[in-house]
Amino acid sequence: MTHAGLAPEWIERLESLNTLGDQVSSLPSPALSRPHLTGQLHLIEDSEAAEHFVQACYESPIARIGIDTEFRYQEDYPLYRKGKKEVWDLRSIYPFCMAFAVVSEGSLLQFVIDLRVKEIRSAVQRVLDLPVTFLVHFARSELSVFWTLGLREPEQIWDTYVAERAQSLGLFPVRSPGDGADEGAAAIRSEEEAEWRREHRLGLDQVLQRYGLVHAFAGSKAELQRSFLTKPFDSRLSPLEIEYCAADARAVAELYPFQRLACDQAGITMMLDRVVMPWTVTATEIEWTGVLYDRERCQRFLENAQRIRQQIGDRIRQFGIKNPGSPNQLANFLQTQNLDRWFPRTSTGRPSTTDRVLKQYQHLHPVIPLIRNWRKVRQLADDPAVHGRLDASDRRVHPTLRVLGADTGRTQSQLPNLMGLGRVFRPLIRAPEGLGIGEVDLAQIEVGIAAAVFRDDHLIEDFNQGDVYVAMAKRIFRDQLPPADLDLDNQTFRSRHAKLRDQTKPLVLGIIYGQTTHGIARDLKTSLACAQELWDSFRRLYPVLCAGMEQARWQSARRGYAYISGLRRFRTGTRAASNHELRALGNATVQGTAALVFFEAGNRLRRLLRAWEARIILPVHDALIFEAPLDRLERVAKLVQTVLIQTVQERFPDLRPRADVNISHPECWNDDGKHDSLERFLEDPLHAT
DNA sequence: GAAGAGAGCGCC
DNA sequence: AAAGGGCGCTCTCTTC
Repeated sequence: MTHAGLAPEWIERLESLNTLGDQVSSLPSPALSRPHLTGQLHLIEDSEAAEHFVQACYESPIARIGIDTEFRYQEDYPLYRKGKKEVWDLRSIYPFCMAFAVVSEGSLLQFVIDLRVKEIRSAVQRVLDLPVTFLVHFARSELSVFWTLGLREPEQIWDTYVAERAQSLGLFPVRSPGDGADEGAAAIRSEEEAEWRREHRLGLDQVLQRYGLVHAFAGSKAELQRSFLTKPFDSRLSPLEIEYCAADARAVAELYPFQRLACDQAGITMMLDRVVMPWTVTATEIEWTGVLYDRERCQRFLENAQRIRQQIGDRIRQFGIKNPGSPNQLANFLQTQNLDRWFPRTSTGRPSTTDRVLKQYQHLHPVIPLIRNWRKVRQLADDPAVHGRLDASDRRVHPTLRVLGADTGRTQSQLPNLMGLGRVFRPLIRAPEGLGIGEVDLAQIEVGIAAAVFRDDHLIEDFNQGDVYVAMAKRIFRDQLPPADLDLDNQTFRSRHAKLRDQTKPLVLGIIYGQTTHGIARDLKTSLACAQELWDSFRRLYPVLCAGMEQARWQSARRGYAYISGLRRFRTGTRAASNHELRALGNATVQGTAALVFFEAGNRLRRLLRAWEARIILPVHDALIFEAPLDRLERVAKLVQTVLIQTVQERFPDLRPRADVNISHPECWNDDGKHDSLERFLEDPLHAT
């Protein structure tokens, strides 16, 4: 070898140069005639045609490019199906074709590329590398196809699905509070309607219809899409299939200017461009990465949980309760034993048996603690992810991250809902060989955001102390504390006055979310008078915040939407807002703004982590979980911490946020270093949680 | 037998 | 009359 003595990466580089040589030519080829290209659909199946495609794209002035892909999965069936919910193997995508609708000076160039022809993929890459806006409807499909083929995604992507969702935040609530009494049948009907519209209104055909545009395959869209799922791998693309693919690409390209105008009118374009669209790519990359479940641990857990459940269940049945999971049977039991006198009632009138209630009254009867235990153990019994049914072909689990899933703008996780995985169960997720899992979370960020958004200097000051609840407790309980203790550092104060500090937390969160004194009294287990006193002192200490939030709720109600930085959460009508709605509007500003800052940090880290061969595996509202090579874990954690803090400070320069790093047991995901929480849970389910 | 409502519990 | 916001998911129970 002539490369002797060279570093391996140089040898690799030289060799790749050699193979590139014949592709690189600096001589201009004859210019293409654009009029000749427009008005017809070009199917690209060989290298020569691909070169024409590239040339046309590079020599035309481009306004934007709409794209769409058609693909199927290696298997004919999903990994998992339950009711309407399906999970397909994200890592077994088999792409058929990709359509490009290139808008150039009012004319349209249309190409459909057969992606099964390997030699023309580099041509696709060159077009994707163009610094123009690419339009897609529901970017997950296109991004997954790019990454399956080893292609880089375009730099500028606008997802028409996400843009449409951004315009409807708040309009189709997932849960509406049970105040149906004053609305009657109309409310029920509109609720059903809302449900249906929430499900379907974001489909491309529905969206186009709302903008007065027509989709060429309006009626048969779903059917055609479905047909690709079982299309034989090597079969030719039919003219209909080619037309259909091109029609979707054309549709998003046509939709874009109208949709963008609508976003402008809603005042959300800037935030979409700057944060939400990049976050869509980031979230999709996180999905693509997925997480690794520890199969042995899952197995051990399921076996033990099953056994423990059986044992507790048997003891419960001795008291005459046949099904320990039945709230009805438990309520009946309590009623026949005359134990339910003090119990709060559910909306159906029977005694409520939530864990909080059961905990309060567990001394009344020995069956109550047993029930509590049984419920705890039941938790993950039928989780498809724990059973291994969601493992994709890369042996990892890829949750669905729904960007703007919540009406506040938050991202939601589905199948599995990894963000909602119980803290004690987190060690079910492990790091692959050679890598470690780390977590960095922004401490108490919503309090800081509330302080900054409403510009309450006192709260900002307290937040900047490092532990806002300690700083607050020192103020609220000033009269009860020895003067010297007011100077204690956070850690010491926290351990010495744990009770005061822990009282402050639900108090401030409650107040920010609009809790009443009744609720505070219930949560803190104090008298109403005492809660009122706490509430008053909070109001005296942070008058700017309290007044600001109060005003913002009313202004939002009158205006028709709450601001979420540059996004908006809309109201459904103009009638007087209920208390619940007022609270939701106020909350959206804080929760959503925190989410957007967090997205920005995630976007930066997506790129920054690449150099460290690290990657985000999960966002949890204010925490990022990542995998990194073990020998770099500490430095990567530091980077994540720095970026999270910096991003918050760029948006809110007055804040000095804190970000906590957890890398003490990188072999698995865990809550604050508790790597053996699962084993402890099995030993004593009630006390481990 | 499927589908939906309600309750309950998990997360932030 | 209840009494803090945002969610996903599973189970029970009821209904068609």
